[in-house]
Amino acid sequence: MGQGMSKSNNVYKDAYNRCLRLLDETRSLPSEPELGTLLGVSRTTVRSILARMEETGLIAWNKRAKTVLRDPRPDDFFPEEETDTLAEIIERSFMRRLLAGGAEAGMQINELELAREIGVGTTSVREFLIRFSRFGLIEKRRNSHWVLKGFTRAFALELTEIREMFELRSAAAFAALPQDSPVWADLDRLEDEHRLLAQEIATRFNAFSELDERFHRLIHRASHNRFIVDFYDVIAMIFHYHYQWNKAQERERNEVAVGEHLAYIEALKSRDLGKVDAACRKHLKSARQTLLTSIPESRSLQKS
Amino acid sequence: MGQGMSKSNNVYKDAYNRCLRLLDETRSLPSEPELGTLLGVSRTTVRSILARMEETGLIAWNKRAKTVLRDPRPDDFFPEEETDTLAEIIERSFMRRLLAGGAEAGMQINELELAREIGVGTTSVREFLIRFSRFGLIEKRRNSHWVLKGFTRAFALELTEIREMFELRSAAAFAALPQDSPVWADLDRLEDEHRLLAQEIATRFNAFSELDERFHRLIHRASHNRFIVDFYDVIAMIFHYHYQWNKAQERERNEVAVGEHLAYIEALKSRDLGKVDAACRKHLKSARQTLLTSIPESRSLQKS
DNA sequence: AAACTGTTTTTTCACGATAAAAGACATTAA
DNA sequence: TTAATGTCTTTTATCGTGAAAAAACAGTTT
Repeated sequence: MGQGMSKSNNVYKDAYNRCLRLLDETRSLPSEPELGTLLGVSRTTVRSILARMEETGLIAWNKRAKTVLRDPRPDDFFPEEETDTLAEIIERSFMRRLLAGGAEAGMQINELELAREIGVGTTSVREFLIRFSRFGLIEKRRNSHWVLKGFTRAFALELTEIREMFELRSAAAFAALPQDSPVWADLDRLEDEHRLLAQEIATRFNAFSELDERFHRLIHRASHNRFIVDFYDVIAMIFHYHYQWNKAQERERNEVAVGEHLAYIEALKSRDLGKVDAACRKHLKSARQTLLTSIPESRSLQKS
Repeated sequence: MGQGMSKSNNVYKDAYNRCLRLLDETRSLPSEPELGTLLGVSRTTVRSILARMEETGLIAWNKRAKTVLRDPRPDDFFPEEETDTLAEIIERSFMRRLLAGGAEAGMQINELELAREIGVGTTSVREFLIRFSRFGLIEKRRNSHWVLKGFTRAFALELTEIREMFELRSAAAFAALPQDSPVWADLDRLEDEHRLLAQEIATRFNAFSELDERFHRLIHRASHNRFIVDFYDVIAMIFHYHYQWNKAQERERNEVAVGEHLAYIEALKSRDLGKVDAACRKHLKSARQTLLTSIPESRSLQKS
């Protein structure tokens, strides 16, 4: 299956699914260009979607007249796994291998083997590795193989060192933003979400991960520095897999973190640089601790 | 020319040229594996080199007996331009376009067009752009084109902001290194080179660029942080092209910089953190100024 | 037995080709 | 005359392929 296939139509399938949800909500469909903007795809893809919706009897379609004929059913949707980007598929496979033990630092990475194992072309794997290399976990030997540097204690320390430097600076920049900046409204909204989550922490603690990312990205953006903003991708990636992998005391950890975020938000709103610095430091310290304790000892003994 | 070619043998040609120089110096050749390590290539390539040297009458070769028959002549060497990596070729072409005006921020980059213009495959261009994207000058639109963000004043400011943060920290770490660390010897050697250059600045001012990079990399390495060390690639790239492009008052600028470096080295050797901080700040400030003045006004008006 | 040379296998690098998706142009409806 | 639809062209994403280069294996020489 999937062999010899030049390119999967996951963009279409994903947009189709999202379009179904839209249909379910609004009971109508706008013009083709508008729908394209809404779904973030070209009109070419929009027309493929509409064509299929007509075929499956969801809508009647004649030029600009689009009539909804019936509600979308669960089986109208494409399976979730068919909507993933190749890059996502490769990343998942790669990270699974990397975290599922046996991935010792210094080990060499074989493009061809990876490609065969995942069932994709070598080009895609190469491109993935190049993109991934900026995370500092792998390194290329000139016209030869890639080397795994390992998810070690050293890595975590280096990562958090930069993170702390960047976030302290961003937080200070944030606090210095004028009162009429739209970020204060964003912050208020995030504060509400944090309070809500704090109340329902017992059942919704796993919603924290996503909130965490949005909160920190908002702060980093205040730096107005592309290198700082981009660096959050590294942190986000590591934390994304960290959250999936280290489930020990997740509820407690997240509860503490929500509290720290609220104090941090309070400090930002006070616009008192001393308070901001203290709150930021405190939160980052416990975030680092959490990350460090999740690194198995066997992995932390290796040389960088 | 070069059309339909699967892969150029630039590794072989470059190693061949270097091997000729070696032959010229040492008048003899070691064993195949040793030669491989020396040239940084595999034995397969070494054997191709030896085979050609035999063919062109440079050596007699029978198993481990390699006898030098004559001196290498200029026409034995492969032309310089045939020894470049594809990545280097693409980078040069791309940067020429980028710096040779007409490259307005917001402009879109077309992989196919670039590939055709340079005369290479699209894959190589794609891979180059992915690698290049970490420099913060271009950005990808999801399943669409790349966008040029432009070599603007904002870019220079963001770059130098991070550079200053990283280098101040690295310099402090450097000064705190134990007396028996090998870096102090490296620093002494660099100091000597700086003094030498200071004396001959009138004629050798263009040798500064390379010395500058080695000096700053030494300092950054003291951070023991891969993200800081890797970030120097961004700086090095920008300065590399900056030096090629902005020749105004090059001699004066470099003379000042050499002086600042010497003061900076002095401060490091004093191991007085206050002095280190001051000397580092001073140098970085003038480096930033140099970079900023080299950005044409027309480019600095654009929004980031 | 250690280090070399000879030979074979595997991997990386780069290309052209092709389907998916985007984008441009021409036409038509409001 | 603006904004949509219908059609055609270009570009991106991905693969298989083949040469260059690396790496592994086997046999020799010292």
